[in-house]
Amino acid sequence: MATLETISSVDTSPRHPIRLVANRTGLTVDLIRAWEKRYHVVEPARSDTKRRLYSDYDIERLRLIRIAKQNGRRLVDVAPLTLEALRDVVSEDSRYEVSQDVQAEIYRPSWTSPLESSESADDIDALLFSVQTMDQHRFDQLLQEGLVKQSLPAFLQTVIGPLLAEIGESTRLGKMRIAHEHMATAHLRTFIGALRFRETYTGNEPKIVITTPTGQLHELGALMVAALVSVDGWLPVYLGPNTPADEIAACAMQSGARAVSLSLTYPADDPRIPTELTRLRSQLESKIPVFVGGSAASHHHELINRLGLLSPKSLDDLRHSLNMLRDNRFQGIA
Amino acid sequence: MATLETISSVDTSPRHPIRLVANRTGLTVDLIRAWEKRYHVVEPARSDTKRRLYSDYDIERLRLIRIAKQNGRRLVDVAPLTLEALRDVVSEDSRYEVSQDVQAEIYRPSWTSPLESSESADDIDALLFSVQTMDQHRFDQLLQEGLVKQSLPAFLQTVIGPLLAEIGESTRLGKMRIAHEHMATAHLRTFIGALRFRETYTGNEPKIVITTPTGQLHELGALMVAALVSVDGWLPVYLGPNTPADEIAACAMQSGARAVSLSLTYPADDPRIPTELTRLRSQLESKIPVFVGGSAASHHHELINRLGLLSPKSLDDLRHSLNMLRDNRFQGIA
DNA sequence: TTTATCTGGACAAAACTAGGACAAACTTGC
DNA sequence: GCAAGTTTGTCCTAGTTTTGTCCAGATAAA
Repeated sequence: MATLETISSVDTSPRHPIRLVANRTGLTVDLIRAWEKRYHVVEPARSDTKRRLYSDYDIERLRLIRIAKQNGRRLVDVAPLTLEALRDVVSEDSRYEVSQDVQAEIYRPSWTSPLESSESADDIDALLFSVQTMDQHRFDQLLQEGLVKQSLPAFLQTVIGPLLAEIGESTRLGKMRIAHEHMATAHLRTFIGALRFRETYTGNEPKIVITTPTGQLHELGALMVAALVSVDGWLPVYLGPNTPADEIAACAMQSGARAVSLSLTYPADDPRIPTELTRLRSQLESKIPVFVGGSAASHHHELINRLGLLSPKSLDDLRHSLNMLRDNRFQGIA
Repeated sequence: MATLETISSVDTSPRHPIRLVANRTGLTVDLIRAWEKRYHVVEPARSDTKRRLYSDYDIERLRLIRIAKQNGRRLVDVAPLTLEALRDVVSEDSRYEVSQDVQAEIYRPSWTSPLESSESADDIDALLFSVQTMDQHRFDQLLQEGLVKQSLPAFLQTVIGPLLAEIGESTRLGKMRIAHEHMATAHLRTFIGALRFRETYTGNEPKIVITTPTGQLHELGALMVAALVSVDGWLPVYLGPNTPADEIAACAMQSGARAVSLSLTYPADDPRIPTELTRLRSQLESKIPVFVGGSAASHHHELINRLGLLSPKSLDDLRHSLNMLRDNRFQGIA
């Protein structure tokens, strides 16, 4: 099997510094050292000034160990395993555990009130039913109809947001299949994406860069924001999910954007978030405000304040701030 | 490919003053000199009065070194590298940096001929240019126009496929920014997704489940297939990327699908692929054919044959097989 | 004259290292 | 079901290396 051969022959020459290892594995620098100290998980070579130098082999082991841990394995048990044994363990787990990592999108908007009006609740029930029966056509139809009944912002806030939360919760509890969730997510991606084209384009709109930072793979929150702000006369520069901070900054500069909006959802405690937010703020002109929303934004409350980022309480709050900014009446943070 | 050539064939004639270099690279003047002093990162030519004169080559190297540093590389390690080596390092990092789960979509369709007709090549150039200038509106406009000029299948095969390959390659080589790639991917996701709604729906169409298996996060290939088959009277049950085998099987059963189509692109050698494909085949009724496409399908040639899966050579091949299947003239594998 | 760049060196911030402390989460034994 | 022990992630201190910034005095360009 040619494919497997290429995998197992991993470079063992030491060359990567610890920071890069942290970036690639998603572990923190501290944690990598702690694992080495306690269980000799990896014993990297050293430079002539005692800096650790890791090989590709080491990185791959760490990556697998992290996954094994996420699957519920104990560090003591997996630490001594060879790369091959680790692969076996991980692939066996992933069979049962449904690799909880990147599943479909589970978006719980921080700004959605848990109590929907009963009218919207009916709509949501109907949508959920069409998902469970895999009736795609009905699902799309209900979305279209729902949009006619109320304004786009209201629709996003009272229907789409709660719907996503409900689907996520149902899947987590096993009431709904992952396949259903995937189908719904894919259709919503298409549906919300298409909303942006409804707006007229004059070329004079102020621009706003919208994306999620590195490690955040769920894009529906960001896409909702993109659809929303285009209603108020902004031109979203939408970059999809998982964009490194320097790229966001570079993009904002090149496009001449007036603002940046990020969405944080899952994983809420990704160690890359502080680094990325800090880097973004430092590379961006200070007059460009950065909005941080999504269910995980509250996890980083302190950081957000310290960096002078803005964390709108609701979609309306965000719209209000952007309207002020557009009309040059924006005062920045309080 | 006028736009890209100018960027890729890097000029080595010394002419830029240090200030300009600083502006272009985002480094400070002091830092550029410090790097030269300590690690001979670049050794610019001098004017007759000892002023530093940098070439485009130097600027490009500095830009890449800055990125490499942000990825966690040490200056000592990257300082002596050539431009080409640097590009490799940077692209390798940005590929793995985000742990297993990748940045934007790099899709290289296995079924796209490398030689496009010159007419399509112009279209692709125009599209690439609009990406690099971040002109979203123009990008969307060009996509719409391109679709009018030819049939959807032809458009996907001669324009979208090569465009994606070109964007992926340019980003890998550092000719294009990740932000550009992200923007293009996000817009294409929206554009291709919206294509499916153009078709009429009678409720009698045979269904086909379309997705990517666990670990495959790039969905554009699968989405292209979904758009394509809807032209021929199939109803795609589109599940987005990263669906576990059990879920695919369950979905095929619940929806009563007549076929399943998977797209494999990146990573090509994911160890989960053999497991997932085997499980899928065993859980699915044997009369339901499984098509496996995408650039990474060839990596699993042997496995695909052994399991009795189908690997169409081209998009036309896939369409042909599906037409046969729809009309009950399908013979299975040869 | 004013502004930009040069050299060399000083200094400070950031990142890394080693060792250890601590608390939360999880196990084990009763 | 509770207490004692273990595991594990995070944080702290103090010393070293690496890296970014700043300064002074000199020269060149605008």
